[in-house]
Amino acid sequence: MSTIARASAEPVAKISRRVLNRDKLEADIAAVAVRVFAECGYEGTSIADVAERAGLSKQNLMYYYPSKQALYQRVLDEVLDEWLARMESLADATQEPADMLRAYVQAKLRFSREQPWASRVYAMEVISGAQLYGAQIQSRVVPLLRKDIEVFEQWIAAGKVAPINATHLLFAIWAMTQSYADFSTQMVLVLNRKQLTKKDFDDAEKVIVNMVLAAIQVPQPCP
Amino acid sequence: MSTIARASAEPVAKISRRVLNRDKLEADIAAVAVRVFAECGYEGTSIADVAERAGLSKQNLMYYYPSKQALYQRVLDEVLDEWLARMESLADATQEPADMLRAYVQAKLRFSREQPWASRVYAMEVISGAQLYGAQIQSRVVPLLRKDIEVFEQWIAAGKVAPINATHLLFAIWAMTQSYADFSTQMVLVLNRKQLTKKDFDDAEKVIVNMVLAAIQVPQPCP
DNA sequence: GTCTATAATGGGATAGAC
DNA sequence: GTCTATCCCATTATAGAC
Repeated sequence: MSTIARASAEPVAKISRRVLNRDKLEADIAAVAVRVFAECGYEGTSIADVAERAGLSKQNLMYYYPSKQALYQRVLDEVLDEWLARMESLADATQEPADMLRAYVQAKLRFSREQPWASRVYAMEVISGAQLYGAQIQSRVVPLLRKDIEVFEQWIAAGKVAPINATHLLFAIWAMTQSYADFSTQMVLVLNRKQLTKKDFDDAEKVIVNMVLAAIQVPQPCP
Repeated sequence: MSTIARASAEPVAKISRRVLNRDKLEADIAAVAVRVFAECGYEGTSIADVAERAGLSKQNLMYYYPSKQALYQRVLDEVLDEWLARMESLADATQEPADMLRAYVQAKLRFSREQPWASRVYAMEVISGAQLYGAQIQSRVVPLLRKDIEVFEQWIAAGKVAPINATHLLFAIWAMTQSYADFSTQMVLVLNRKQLTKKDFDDAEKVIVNMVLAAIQVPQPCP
């Protein structure tokens, strides 16, 4: 009887605690995995390697993620969540275009600085054809990008910015900002540093914002 | 005696013909391999897959390339040769900055359009830390990039262009132009096409050149 | 130079004890 | 949930006949 009483005494608390632990452990594993996937690519990553770096056995990792693909999907999901969270900037069209674009560039650069591995995993997936994640990109990324483009085109229609190709301008912004995560290895070699500094990102921000704002200026009428 | 005479009769011609064939075959294999490496990554690429697409057996391929790494190195070498050939643009400082920068952007965009796989293989190598090719990048790419930066800084010193950070401006140009190869998968989804068209690249060129020239404050001709 | 055969390795995944 | 043991398969690479 006492055993039964014990068993039913705090099951909810136990389960929820266990669930919490599991969630935390899964998150920890994913946090390790994103770095390994970024460094080694999908095929180049072995789950044994991820497990070792996360401090558990390969078989134990596979208890939490039944397959390598499942782990990769989880990593990409988290990457995409983080990425999309920072791209909502253009969505509300109350502020001035210049301010919003500046904030947009800043947000994307901050993502490159704070989550370089996330950016790299996403980049490699896209570069190699998004064979595994194309559908998710189609359903979650593309609509947001289209929305940003639409906002920009409304600014053009309202005469707030110069009439340039909004789609390609946004392609340019994404490319410039992402490259500070994806190609930092090369930048570091050119700049002769160990790694990119805060100042490098500040310099980058100035140049990129300068380019974007210069491009959207309504041209002076020709004499 | 006659056998010896036969053996030394036309060895040079035979050898050179054989060498030519071998060179062509090796080049063909490398041309196939660059696409597979771009799609699958280094680890994701099997030499059996490359061999099949090149129309020979796996073992036969390994007669020409003794190891997978050797094939990969060869591919990266060719990629780099092609890439560097198009980046000399800024080297001679005779023309006007605006004209040279326009030509520079055009050349890089053309590379993205004509050799997307080369660009992607290089990108993936850099993104994953250039663990295999870092030394080559250091010795062959970085000096050229530094030279371009130097040319730009001379323009600034001569008052020909606005005083902006030349290094980051060139980072921006490389990022924008390369992205039309590396991230074309995503662009295609946004643009709702099967693949990027010549017009897309023309539009890209206009926007990028516009941004760069606006940033360096070179007055643009009135229409 | 091209083939068959085969080593040798590594990694993903499963089974079952505890 | 964690461990040991194991299976199975793909892949790189080599050996040797022709």
